[in-house]
Amino acid sequence: MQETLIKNLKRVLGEDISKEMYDLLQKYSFEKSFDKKVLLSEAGVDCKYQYFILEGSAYSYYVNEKGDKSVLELAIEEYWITDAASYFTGKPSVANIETLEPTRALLINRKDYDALCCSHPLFDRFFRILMQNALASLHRRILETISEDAEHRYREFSRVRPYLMQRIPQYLIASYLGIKPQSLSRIRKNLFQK
Amino acid sequence: MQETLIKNLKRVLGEDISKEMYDLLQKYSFEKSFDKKVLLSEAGVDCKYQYFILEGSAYSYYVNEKGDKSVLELAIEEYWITDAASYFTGKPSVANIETLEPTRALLINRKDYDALCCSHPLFDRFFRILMQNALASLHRRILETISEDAEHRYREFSRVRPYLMQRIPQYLIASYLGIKPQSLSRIRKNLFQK
DNA sequence: CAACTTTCTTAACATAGGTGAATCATTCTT
DNA sequence: AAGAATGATTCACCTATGTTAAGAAAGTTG
Repeated sequence: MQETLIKNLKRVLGEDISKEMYDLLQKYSFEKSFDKKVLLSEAGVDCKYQYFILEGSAYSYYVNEKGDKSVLELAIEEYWITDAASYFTGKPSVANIETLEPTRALLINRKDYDALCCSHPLFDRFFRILMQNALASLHRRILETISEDAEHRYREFSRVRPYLMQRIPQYLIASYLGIKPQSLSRIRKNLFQK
Repeated sequence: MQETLIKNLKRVLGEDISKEMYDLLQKYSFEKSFDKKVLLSEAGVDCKYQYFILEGSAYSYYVNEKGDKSVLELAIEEYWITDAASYFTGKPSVANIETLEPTRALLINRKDYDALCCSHPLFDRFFRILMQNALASLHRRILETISEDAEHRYREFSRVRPYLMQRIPQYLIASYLGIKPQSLSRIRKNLFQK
């Protein structure tokens, strides 16, 4: 099965995992491959899966009433991506999720996720810790968004996520940072001239 | 012990909780009261506790290099508040947490939190679900922050959290929304004139 | 109640970033 | 290789929000 996820599990839990857990994971998840630019989940419908990316990349975005697209999450290998508000609560999703590159991912649907967590207490713990980490990084993102200007946000992003810079088109990074692509272009120009 | 938290636990887990869990909670948490404007946790130091507010209110904020304060979280009764990045990982915190009113809270330190989660699997689940919910609401906040203008954000805030409007000073709400207090004042004026 | 502190409002002015339109560069497709 | 998408840049202009400064209102404390 998936080395990558198992490695992840071990690291997060800080202990080796049993054959039993391995099998349970096997039982409640499955692998699937997608072309690039494939819609994994659509706003309005409920988000059926959470995706653990094994290879490739995907992003989630929201379109508001004015028609502006905003990127919520950018995910590459070893990231989870889903519409949390929909997947965890069962409500219709507000975000779209789309692959950026040909992508291979591990999928877990909500029922199986619940079953998985009920099948062995360490899964509850694993996902709890995962959520805690996600929470902490969202806190940082919010603070940066509300307290720093666009240039600072961009510099920080390229410092902390250089590997994303290579693979994600600039206009999506701009959107993720709450900036228009033209403005990011201007900011980059200033940056280079300094 | 604390009715409020127990009620909360039951609702989140969707089942009754055992005497055993009740006792464990008792064992690993304690209640404490604070005056208003008391610093519960300070940037730079690591954040020792997570606080479940029983009565009163508190907020966390971050001060950047330029000296601007930005509000990260606003918490009243039945909210948890902590510096997640510090509390969950042990790193020094970046945020301050301060009471707004005289406040009574339930405190759990990190070691006890880990022990609590290890003592009964349903605590892992409880906190997992709590984190999932927090995650979903942070997603919405980020989307609103990057895709809507200040007026929209303020209208949405007053629609979704009318009870906070009553109790939290306007300049803190402004900061939470990523707006300067003067701008919020102007926005409110426009809103009333319409 | 008077003195003080904290919060809110107003207004004139400044600016970061948005808008719209055009152009250029790059990479898919056939 | 030609044409079509797609992504990035540039520029002139505009607007929402920030800034600075002052005063008014509300809340707190002796």
